[in-house]
Amino acid sequence: MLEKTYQPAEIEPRISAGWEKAEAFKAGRPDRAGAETYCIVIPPPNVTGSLHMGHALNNTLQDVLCRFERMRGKDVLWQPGTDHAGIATQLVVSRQLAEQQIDYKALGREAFLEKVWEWKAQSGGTIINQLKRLGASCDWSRERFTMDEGLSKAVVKVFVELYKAGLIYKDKRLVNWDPAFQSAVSDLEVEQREHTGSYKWSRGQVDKDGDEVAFNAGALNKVLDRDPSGHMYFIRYPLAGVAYDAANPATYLVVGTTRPETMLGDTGVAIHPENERLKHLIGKKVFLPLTGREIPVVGDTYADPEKGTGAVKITPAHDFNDWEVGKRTGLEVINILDARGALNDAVPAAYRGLDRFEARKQIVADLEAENLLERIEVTTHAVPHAQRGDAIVEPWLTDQWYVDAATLARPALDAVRQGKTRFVPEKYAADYYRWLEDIQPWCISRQLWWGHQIPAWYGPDGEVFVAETENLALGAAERHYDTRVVLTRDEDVLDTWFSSALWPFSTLGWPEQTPELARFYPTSTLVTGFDIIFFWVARMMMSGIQFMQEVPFRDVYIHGLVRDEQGQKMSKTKGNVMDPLDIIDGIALDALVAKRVGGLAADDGKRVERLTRQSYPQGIKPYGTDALRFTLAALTTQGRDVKLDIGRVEGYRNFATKLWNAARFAEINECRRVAGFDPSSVRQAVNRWIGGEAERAAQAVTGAIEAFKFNEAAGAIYEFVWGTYCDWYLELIKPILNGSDEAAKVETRAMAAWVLDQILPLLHPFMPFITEELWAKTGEHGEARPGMLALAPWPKLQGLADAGADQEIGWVVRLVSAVRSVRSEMNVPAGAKIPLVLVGADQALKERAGRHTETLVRLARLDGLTFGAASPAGSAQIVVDGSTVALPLAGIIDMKAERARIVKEVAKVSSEIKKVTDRLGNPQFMSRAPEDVVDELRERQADWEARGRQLEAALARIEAD
RNA sequence: GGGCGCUUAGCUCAGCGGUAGAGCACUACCUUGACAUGGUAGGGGUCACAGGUUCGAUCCCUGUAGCGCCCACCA
Repeated sequence: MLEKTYQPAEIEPRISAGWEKAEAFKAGRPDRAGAETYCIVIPPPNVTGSLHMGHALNNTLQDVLCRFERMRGKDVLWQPGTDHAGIATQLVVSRQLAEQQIDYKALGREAFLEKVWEWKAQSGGTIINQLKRLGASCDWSRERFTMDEGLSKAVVKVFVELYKAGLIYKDKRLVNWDPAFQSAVSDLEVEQREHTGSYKWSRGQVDKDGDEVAFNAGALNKVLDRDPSGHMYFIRYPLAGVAYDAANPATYLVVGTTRPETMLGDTGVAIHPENERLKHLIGKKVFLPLTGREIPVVGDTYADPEKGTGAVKITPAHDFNDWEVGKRTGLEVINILDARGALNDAVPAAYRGLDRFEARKQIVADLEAENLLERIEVTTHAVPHAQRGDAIVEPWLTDQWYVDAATLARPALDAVRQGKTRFVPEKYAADYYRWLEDIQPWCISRQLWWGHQIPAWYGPDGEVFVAETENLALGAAERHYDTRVVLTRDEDVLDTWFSSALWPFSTLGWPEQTPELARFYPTSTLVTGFDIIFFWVARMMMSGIQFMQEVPFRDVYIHGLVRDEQGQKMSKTKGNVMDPLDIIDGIALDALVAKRVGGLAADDGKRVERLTRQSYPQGIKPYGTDALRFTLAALTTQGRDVKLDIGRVEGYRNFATKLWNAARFAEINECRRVAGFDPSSVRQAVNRWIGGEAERAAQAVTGAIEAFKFNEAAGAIYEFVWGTYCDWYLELIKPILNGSDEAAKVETRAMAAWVLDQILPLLHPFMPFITEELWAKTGEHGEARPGMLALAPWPKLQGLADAGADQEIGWVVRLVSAVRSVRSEMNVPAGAKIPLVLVGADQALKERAGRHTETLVRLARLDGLTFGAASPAGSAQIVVDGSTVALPLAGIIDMKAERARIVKEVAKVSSEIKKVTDRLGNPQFMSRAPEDVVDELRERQADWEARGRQLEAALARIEAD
């Protein structure tokens, strides 16, 4: 017996355990030995904590696909695992240590890594458990981690092979340097943020006494403290060999910069060769203030005569553009920063050791003191920040390892152009092309501890030996030096994405040639967010093609971001992060507030608390996993973000309850599965009708999932379950189930059970728990079913549609609805039973009515159904399918109101007739519109006109009294 | 600066060259033997704006406004 109410909290753990015990999701089950394969590799969550709503969406969609394909009989592998997430994880653990007053650097590399592994065990475990709670049908026996032994082997092999092929190399060039981590980061990990300053100063301005406004270093320092960016400083560089005269612009050259401190590293000034105003200076030298150096003025087209002063200071060591100019014009490169972003020994003693922003203030003050600062303007410019950790990033000259991405990108581009891999929605292919077509060398070395250490060793003279093991490197070194030497390993680790790029084949066992690799590569679908198309998707394409000679996946389904109910991106600092488990399990308001406010600054905390109390005055009720999953799927439309609306979750929880009660109804009425039951054999119109409806629903759901239209699939099954099965079918069969026609009863019970048996698998990809539970409890004779729904076949319905049954049941539905509508409008008490007369019914209609009398009586609350030649006096009259139905309500209803009701309807019908007739009378329309549109319009015209005649007659009947 | 997307009911969103939809919220009635986490009926939209194409535009095209995202860059 089913419990009276649906309790997700009770069901879900039990169902989960059942799946696990049966190893239901293990790939390569014996019963599918010859089956087509279907494989998804999970985007491995970072081991930085726990899963958020984005993961819930991502994994729900993957699970819908996997469960769907598994039920369709494919041999499904959903490969699970987690990512070590170098910078992010190192950051988390070092912060935790800092909270315990431990400096991770003092701990040393090995001890620190031990701590990180401890954290990984904890966080990784949490994540896997959360995935299981979401119902993810991964093959848990195959869980992988990017730093597993096998995956690390793959990383080393790829590195060595690319190195040997000349596609990985070490280079000294400018990188984006994070002075906080003291590590290089890739272009993609740098975020440009707009800064606008507020300070303006000009030497030329005079005050009311006619004196020059004094430069106030103290005031400027204050502004710079608060406002480090967003100013353009114009500096005078005196011409060499000419006495500087502030009053004579011919004695100096003005350059503008937003970063005055970099002037200490200037090695030239550039002017456009065709700059009429300034080109005469090319080839001359200028005096670089504060340094005692003289630097050349060079000609280069980079210096746009229209921008700034037309003359550009060139700092090759600290600006990507200047680096290029320096290379072209042969300028010296002077690195003035150390790894922490402080000035190094290359600058005058006064500035050594100063942080870059301190130095800026000092230099601006010193320039002003020498009368070389012309003015300061407010400007808006982009300042590069590290995506992780937020530090302002510096272009810095270092030795790093690079991948020749441009070479690898070519076949990756071709693969998508040739359709070997397809993006859904298609528009994302454009982003992919755009990025890969202009791809820069990929900096893969990171000065961190957590990650795959680079397999490169250095000899005493710095000679590099790249090899898969230290022994191999030693061997190579010995051959090189002709003697044994001591080698030192490169301390750096690889960019996290280097190992993620191998995920589709490294998790399948590569470099070993495993059976899984042969069977499941290339994988079928990749489901991920647009934010990592460059980071991950493109790189998997490159490495997959390079090492497997085949694209890693056929389809890439790109979904949007999950936003909060206001449409804001969820972030910890905004305090609007929604934990999927809070929706599943529910959470009290105070606990929710505490969770969101935790770790925020006092001001932010107060704001977040207020907003949270406003948005969730009742806290969050427990809705269960199925409701959350269904919501996410139903809100996922292609190419759009998901704004999570708790009201939708509640609505879909109610939907689960509805289904539960429908199953209870079936159980109570002894609607049990019948072995070998053939749905096309049923005789009752209502049963033939629901068979056709089930077929249409199954086709809609199947087609929508195949097309990655998750919202349509969810909508189709929702509508069928609630709108068709519960609202109509179950109501329509009640008279049969309570009646005396035993044959009809037997058939209907079997059919009701059969339809439920189609609903459960169709809904299972979206709501796996409740459907699995109901499946188990609805076996033949009410016994437990042996097999699992997760492994049951997907409904394949054909040939059940029956136009006659559709028409007949359609008439019943329309008649009932019309009667209910009139009753409500005429204020007939809900409990009152009223008579119904079919006016002028022909034999066919009489027979049809006869077949459904009990149903009509029950659903329309009638006290009888009779036939007549005309409407009785005092009737409310309605028109259904072209014939008049009278409800004799003399004394109950107000005939004036009834008359008004019909007049209103006549007006409506007339206007419709006019619209249709006008169009049919338009020769342009008639000659140019397609035939089927015209036919359909004619049919509509006939229907409206018939309806109009009936209504006129009804009106006449009223007037007659 | 370049590119992409969005604007439809009070809210969150579907949809679509041929009769504007859902969920929630709202109104009225209903504890009717599956379900009040429910039932029945209903109100509510000049589909952002302006042009154009078309027999016909909410849908296609162009432009405008507002919002959002991505990329590049401003010495």
